[in-house]
Amino acid sequence: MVVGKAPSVKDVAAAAGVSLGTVSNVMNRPEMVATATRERVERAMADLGFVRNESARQLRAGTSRTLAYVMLDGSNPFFHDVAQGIELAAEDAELSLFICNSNGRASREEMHLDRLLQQRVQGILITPVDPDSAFLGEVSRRGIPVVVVDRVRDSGFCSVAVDDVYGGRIAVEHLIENGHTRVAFAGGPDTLGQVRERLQGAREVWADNGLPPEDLVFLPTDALTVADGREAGERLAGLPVRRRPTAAFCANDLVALGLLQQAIGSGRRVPEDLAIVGFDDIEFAAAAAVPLTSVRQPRQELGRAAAHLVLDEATNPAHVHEQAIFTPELIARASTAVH
Amino acid sequence: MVVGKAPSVKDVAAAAGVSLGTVSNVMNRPEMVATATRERVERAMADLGFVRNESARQLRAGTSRTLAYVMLDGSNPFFHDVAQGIELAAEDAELSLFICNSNGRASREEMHLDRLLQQRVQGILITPVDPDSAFLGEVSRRGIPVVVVDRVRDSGFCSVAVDDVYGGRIAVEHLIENGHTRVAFAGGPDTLGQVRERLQGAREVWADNGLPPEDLVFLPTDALTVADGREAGERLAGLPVRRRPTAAFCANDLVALGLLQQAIGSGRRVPEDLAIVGFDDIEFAAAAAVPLTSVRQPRQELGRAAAHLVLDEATNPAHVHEQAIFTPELIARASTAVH
DNA sequence: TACGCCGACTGAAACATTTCAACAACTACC
DNA sequence: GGTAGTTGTTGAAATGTTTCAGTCGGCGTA
Repeated sequence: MVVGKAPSVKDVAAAAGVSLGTVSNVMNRPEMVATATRERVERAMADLGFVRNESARQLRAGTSRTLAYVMLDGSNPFFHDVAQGIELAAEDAELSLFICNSNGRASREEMHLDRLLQQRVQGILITPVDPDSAFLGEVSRRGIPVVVVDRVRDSGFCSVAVDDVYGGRIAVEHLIENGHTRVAFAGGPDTLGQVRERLQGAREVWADNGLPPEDLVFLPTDALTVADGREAGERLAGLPVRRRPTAAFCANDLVALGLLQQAIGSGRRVPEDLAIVGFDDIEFAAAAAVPLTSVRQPRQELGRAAAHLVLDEATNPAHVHEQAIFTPELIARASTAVH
Repeated sequence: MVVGKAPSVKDVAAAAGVSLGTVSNVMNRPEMVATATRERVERAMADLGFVRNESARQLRAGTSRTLAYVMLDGSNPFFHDVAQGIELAAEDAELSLFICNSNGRASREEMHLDRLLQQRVQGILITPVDPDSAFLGEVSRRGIPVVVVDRVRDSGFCSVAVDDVYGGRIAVEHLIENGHTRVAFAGGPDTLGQVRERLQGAREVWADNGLPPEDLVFLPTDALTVADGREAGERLAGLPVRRRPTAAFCANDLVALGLLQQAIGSGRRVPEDLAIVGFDDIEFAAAAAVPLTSVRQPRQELGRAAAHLVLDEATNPAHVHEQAIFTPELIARASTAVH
């Protein structure tokens, strides 16, 4: 209650007339201490306003009660939803969560990892800039559990992701079923595995349906933002009518929203003139002026599963690395409705 | 490189053939140690893969190198933008950042605060559920710097906010200038200071222009989400035409986006049939199908300023509490364009 | 009465770091 | 050649918690 210095176990012990060890027992094995004593100690703690010092606990324990999530793009709500799933799982395990943001830059990612190593976090969840980065392997080799989120890695650590190839397939299949025979794929950069695989799925199902490859138009973007989507929309609009796709599949919802905005802003109707499918199914997809058809990832579930894996690796000596793959689901909305 | 146990200063000292103190000096006052020794120590650190143990540092120092931000609503991008501003400032000060989410619930807020107390964070930034909560005052009285973000508090701690009353004024003034004489205000609950003050500003300017109070229609919502906005839109549409507002000012952009979606989805044109103004100017406001006019808050700047205040309180003994107030700015876009 | 046992509590060690007074080895100066 | 000053290094103390081997007194049993 007073400012001074924070009271320690020692102060509590003195105030309650017991030893250090007893105070510690009250906190950690209350059943081992006599009721009268326990109550005395508890009152002393309340009177002094005692708050456990987590650093001291950690030092003694050798590891902190903290997880960390390093996300790829803080401006994409998708990652915040994943983070929320992680947080819920962390909370159940009475762990705190550091949320970091690499913003797609390897240097920032490395800086964060370095700091997390110093913090001796129990485990690191990460959507990496590059899942093959040497630094990440180094972290894992140090004995810190690492789980890669939203990317599949065949070795080294656990991972949790959605089947992006399949996601690409169902998106484009939906468009084909709706009668489209010229479709654009908007997304980039292709250094991002997510982009590569979603495109791959699109191409596979395109070929499976015997459609000519040149009618699946690749519209590369610099990144996966709304602005990039708008810009891709302009390029799309600039194509000669005979070659212009009647539908677009976007590598994520931000790009799709940009495309949608550009289309509507320039007087085209969605879905009549241009059907649009996004990916991720963030909340804003459903909230768009023309609600967006999207490939839903179980966002919170991804986070939850990742947290469980990292905890298993941290606590279970028999842990074996696991690649959890979820199956995405097409959520059809107005942006691809057949007119 | 090997798994084993993490090497400590002691191991480095042994490997380099110096004492503990010297290793510590290499890290903390490199200028005090001879070049040859320093290089020897540095090589030993690299060879062993030494990583400082932050808990031990913290224990010794008595305080951690960490800030925390407890946000009100993780599903609103506004708060993530604020958080990003905080993170940038924290990074400059070589501090880590805990990001927590109370989700509008006092119990979760309290749980997070308790945990942060245990972590001995250097300072807490918070957009509180209730700025007058006793618990928050208790934290501050413990000597931990607290800065309230996005709410003005006249006493107890520093705060950083935008002038919400003024924001309400310019929003509605803009609508009046555009010729609207019946306007709705959508938002709630009115336990939120933000909502109360934005509405107050709206009413003030409405009265200043000699318009009858009953023509400023209050559409209360349960919360500030897209779904609430949609629902408010339905109520709006249900009003008899003679009394139906031709414009709506929403307490935040999420509500505005919901309203926009409902309007367009039910065939009304924006802004011709209904003009809409939001608040916050999140990225999705500009990205909406009809780009949204909004009252811009300097989101990152709020975070930055708050971080600077908390750091000042933490380090400067002559610190005095300060209420930083930014002036919001109207960003006019298509959703209120005069037709 | 002697013995062992049990429950409740104690005291010290250990965790990894930082800091600081003390010390050693030089250099420079008279 | 002694003294003062400088530079570089050492060793121990201190931080707050947890754990664990002990201690102590009381109780039941033989």
